[in-house]
Amino acid sequence: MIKAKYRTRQQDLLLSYLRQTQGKHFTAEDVRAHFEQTNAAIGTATVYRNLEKLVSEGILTKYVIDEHSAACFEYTGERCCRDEEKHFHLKCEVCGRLIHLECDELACISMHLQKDHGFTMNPLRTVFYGVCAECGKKGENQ
Amino acid sequence: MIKAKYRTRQQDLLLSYLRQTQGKHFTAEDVRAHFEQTNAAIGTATVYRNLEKLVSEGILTKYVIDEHSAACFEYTGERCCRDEEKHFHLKCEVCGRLIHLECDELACISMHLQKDHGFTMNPLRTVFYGVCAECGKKGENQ
DNA sequence: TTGCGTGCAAAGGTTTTGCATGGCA
DNA sequence: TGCCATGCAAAACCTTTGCACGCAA
Repeated sequence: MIKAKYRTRQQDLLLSYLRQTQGKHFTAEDVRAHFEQTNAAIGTATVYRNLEKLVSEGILTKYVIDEHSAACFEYTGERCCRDEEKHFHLKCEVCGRLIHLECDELACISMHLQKDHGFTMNPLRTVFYGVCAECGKKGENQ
Repeated sequence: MIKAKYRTRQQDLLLSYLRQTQGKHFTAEDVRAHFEQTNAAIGTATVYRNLEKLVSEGILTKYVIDEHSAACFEYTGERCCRDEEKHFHLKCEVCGRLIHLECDELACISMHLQKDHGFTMNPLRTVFYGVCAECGKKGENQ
């Protein structure tokens, strides 16, 4: 989109694979490993370079969950604007799950931050940390 | 608190220094460098081990801002519970600043997440990404 | 033919780990 | 004295970079 002088086999493979992952998150290593299994392996550096490019084009979104694990990406390119505003991520500090959440009410947060604090929130990148429902229950029982 | 069989010079030095940082954030390297300047240097591994221990004891809070930079810590041990619930962090994606924010209204987020989604949010660790007021203005002018 | 994109290997930075030593109780 | 905590150096980990080659246009 921004600039892609040459279109390559790897770029096409990546994009068509990433489209299929819609709604799921993945790491650079996940992607690399996927193509290694196929007989169309893509080099590590190429995977990183292309993922980063797609992020800057707005096709992927990148999350940094915690520093002990690799960065997470998610295909968000073809999602419409309204959806973006109510799409959030919750990260459970106990079981480690990254939970997707669609919630209108949470969208008011961005409005509040904008109005009262002049801060334009990026819901795509923001991650709420805490304890998920399941782990919360387990904790009570113990 | 959890377990500290032996109390060492390094532990005391660290804790008394960290108490002074209240309200500011710092990296493991910041801490190590500080003591290197002093004539009471503390080994890198020891700094990391103790910071991690203090995090698990709830005295420090650890933020992962982005994967290209080191993890940030903040001394939050002696803050009272009410304050914790309305203390948030905003990270500007443009200028990179990490902004501290005390806001009652934002606290309702945790309640909403708890009630409607069973998710117990940890405000101390949650970071809102977006564009700060200043960078927002600059962006408009361009 | 031109020069961008790729792939390999090496480097980069942060954090962790193994192991011998030091020091608290 | 017993054994945890420390410190050094090396390793681990994810990611980026240098450079030569391949391939799109």
